[in-house]
Amino acid sequence: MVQQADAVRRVPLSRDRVLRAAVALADDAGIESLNMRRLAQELGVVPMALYKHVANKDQLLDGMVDVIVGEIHPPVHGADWKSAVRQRILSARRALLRHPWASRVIESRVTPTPVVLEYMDSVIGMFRTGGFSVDLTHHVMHAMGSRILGFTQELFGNTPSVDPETQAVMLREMAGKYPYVAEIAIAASHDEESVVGSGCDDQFEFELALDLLLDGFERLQQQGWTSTDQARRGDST
Amino acid sequence: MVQQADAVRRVPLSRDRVLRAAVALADDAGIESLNMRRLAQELGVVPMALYKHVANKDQLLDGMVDVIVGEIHPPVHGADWKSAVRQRILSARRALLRHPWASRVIESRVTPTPVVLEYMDSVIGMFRTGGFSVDLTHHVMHAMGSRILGFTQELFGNTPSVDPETQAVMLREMAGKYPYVAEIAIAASHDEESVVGSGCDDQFEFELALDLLLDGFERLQQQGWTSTDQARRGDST
DNA sequence: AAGCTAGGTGTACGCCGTACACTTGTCAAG
DNA sequence: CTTGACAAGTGTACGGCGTACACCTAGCTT
Repeated sequence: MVQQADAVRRVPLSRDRVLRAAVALADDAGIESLNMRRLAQELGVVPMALYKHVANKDQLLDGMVDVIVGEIHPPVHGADWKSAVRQRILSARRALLRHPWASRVIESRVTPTPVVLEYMDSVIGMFRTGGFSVDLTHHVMHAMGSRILGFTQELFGNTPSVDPETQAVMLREMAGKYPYVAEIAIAASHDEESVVGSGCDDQFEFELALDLLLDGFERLQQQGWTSTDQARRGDST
Repeated sequence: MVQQADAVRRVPLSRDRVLRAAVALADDAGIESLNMRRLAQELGVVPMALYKHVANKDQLLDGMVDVIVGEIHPPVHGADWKSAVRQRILSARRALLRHPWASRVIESRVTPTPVVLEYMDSVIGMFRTGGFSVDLTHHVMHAMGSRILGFTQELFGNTPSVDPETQAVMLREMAGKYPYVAEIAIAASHDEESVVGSGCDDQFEFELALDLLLDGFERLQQQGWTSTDQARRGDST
């Protein structure tokens, strides 16, 4: 009887259930209240039970990020690159707004998960199929940076102490799953030898984005832009 | 004798010495190794001694940010707004590059310190004296966001549960020290009532910055831009 | 000489992530 | 029907963290 009651009440744990509970807890109580003990309690389970489904707290956070990235709408078809990118990014933003803790967590992750990589690949693909060169797309992605995408920030940045051979193997492997990401990674590493390792000249990227914005500001100022010029798109799909 | 030796070896602690030691420790051992015990040990002192000079760890981090912001070069005079802003921001970036932990810490702070506010005010002032309207400057600052300045992100964003009266008093007080910041804050709060509280339409700001960048990318793509087009400014003042 | 005070000390508490050894529930093979 | 292997959940415990709080002490003021 007791066993039956237990059997009824106890939905078995699973990685998925743990992640969803963690997201819900972070949404409700704030990310600072998310700890293994509290999460376990929320699931009616002892803290250490969680470790049968996630390796540690970092992997838990990675999984939570994947849940949020999974909420981003898939790309729309049949639109020009610009509005397709725009819609996708605004969808990503909506996902982040729904979970205010998410951007901070995303920024704190050290390596992108496959889910994140797939999202990246798809956004890069929009530029590529929209007629952008690999080179330009590469720098565009840097210019977007974490601000617009919600994350990314140094994707190929620092993978130090990996011999070129293994790196090449990993790259080839990646090319199957994330062709657009790989394309850019290859271009970047072939790019120039002045930069050590996985060559992205971070300073160059920074200045490019800065100058793009400054030029844009100048244009706005010269044409007497005011914020009431344009109807503020309220819902903006 | 012992007392003398002690007196000789023991440079008395001070808030400043604590902050410098903390910055040095974060530089050397990484921000994740910075904790009160370790920092105290580095200063040859017992952990609790630190609390006579900083209220808690959060204030310690605030102080460390102030040290870093203090490293940013003062504004140059006699240059057009664009290159003045550019130089200032690149100087801020250099400071952040010198202390890789700093951007993460800055982003984690909840309220800007006076030192940070002063930096903000001075950058805003560059746009204003460069002929930018309050309105445009406001949105420009949002567009820059944390990516370019290294921080800022929601300066007037969320000060909930403060009655308008106190808010007005605080604003007037601020206007003395940070006139440009106040100017924008006032404009923003008068702006529209559709937005509750301290009205910055975050969605509008986000889309403005996004569209500025997308338009810039489009222009680059149409004119066949490649990254080798321009000499990469290596040292860049 | 008396006593106040700023600065440094020592102990202790509660919260955190998680290692490790254990029990238990489930199901396949004998 | 028994057995035993394996996956899932438990319990205890440890070390690291921030910091409250009571204490000591050197040096200055009166």
